Amino acid sequence: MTAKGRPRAFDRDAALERAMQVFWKKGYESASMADLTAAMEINAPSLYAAFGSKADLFKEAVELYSDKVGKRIKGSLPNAATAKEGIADFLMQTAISHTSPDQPHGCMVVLGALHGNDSSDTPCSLLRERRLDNVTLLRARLERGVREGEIAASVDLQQVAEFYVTVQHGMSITARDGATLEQLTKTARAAMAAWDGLISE
Amino acid sequence: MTAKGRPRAFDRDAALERAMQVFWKKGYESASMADLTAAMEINAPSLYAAFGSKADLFKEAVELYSDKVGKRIKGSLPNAATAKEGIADFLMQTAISHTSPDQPHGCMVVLGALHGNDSSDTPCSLLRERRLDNVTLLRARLERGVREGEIAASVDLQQVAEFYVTVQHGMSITARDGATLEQLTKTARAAMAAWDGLISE
DNA sequence: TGCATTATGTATCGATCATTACATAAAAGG
DNA sequence: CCTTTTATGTAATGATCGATACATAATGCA
Repeated sequence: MTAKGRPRAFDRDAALERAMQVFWKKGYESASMADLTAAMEINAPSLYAAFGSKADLFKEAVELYSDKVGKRIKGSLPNAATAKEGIADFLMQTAISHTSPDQPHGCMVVLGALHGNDSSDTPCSLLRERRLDNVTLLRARLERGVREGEIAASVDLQQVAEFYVTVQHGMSITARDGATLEQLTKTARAAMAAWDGLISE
Repeated sequence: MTAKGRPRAFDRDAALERAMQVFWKKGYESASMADLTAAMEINAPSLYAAFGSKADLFKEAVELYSDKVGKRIKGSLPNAATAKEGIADFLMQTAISHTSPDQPHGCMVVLGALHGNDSSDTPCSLLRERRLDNVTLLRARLERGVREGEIAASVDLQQVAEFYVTVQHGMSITARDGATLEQLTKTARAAMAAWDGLISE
């Protein structure tokens, strides 16, 4: 079944990619409709017809970001042989992504919308939930480490997960402030220096 | 010499304090003039006459924040007997401040203006410089630790300073996401677990 | 060839943004 | 008293915000 009416004259995926870049660089609130339509090379009515609203577009942009950028970072966790190696690579991939020269520095999920109101279904709460999901993701990898004998059952896994996610959050700010890959790599390694102390409790 | 014209009908310091609270909670861009004048209980012309502009008011609010909130945190560094204790208290005071129930969670300098343009003399660059100053501050305390024999001269002090500042940055995000004092305290202790590994290089 | 449907471009909507004109009010100095 | 100076409240400025009305263009289907 083909479309009934006049066909869309632009590539929806490419336009969404452009929009993600704008939101990533400027954040939800600072990214104006004028910024978005200019980058997407479409007019406002086309944007609304294809994506619904600015907030809806942002939601799709965040999903694209998770699929495209976040997946490489989060993939470190299940792929590594140990939880320690997984988290080390998790931070290392974060350092690489956050200083990539062809991308805005820092994480879109961390920096994208910090000051929206606290109601649900806002860009702010959407990102907050994504960040909290990351804690759960790290914790799950740590739990696997416990099951596989790498980590003692007495260790406070929530604390460890929150620590490393907090480091990752901080890397977004530091990256925006101009840190290089070398600097963030050292920070990632510094965080891993705490590992032995954290799992020997 | 007293004032010549009609005296100001409001307390400038109290109004600035209110403005700081608004900027702290909402950030520079999300804090509208309507928000500010409502909280300060003055009209826009009074605000402009007393503070110049929204950006100037923000600058003064940041200075007030540094003097009032930041001073307690940064004071940890020179007061402690060792660099290790100083940084540990630095993170601990950060955890306390960032979860204080009568304050917005997280740091105004970290969260206050992330997405302004990169030109100079903007709220965004103003805060970035403040954050970079914090790295210098930690590094200076570490250098003192070297002079006093606490830390070997071969240690990469810049790396250590950047790591702990990055953790502090992350604590602002985590605090905004709802972390408790207990959680942030654990994160601060976790960061200190890396200390021995960092200064034995 | 019409008809229904969807997309596009232009032009604009009311709301809100930071900022300010303007008339008035309250003080000091003459 | 009068003048000068500064502050205040009201109301408005042009600019920009996100979102749309509307006429037109391009498709599938009858």
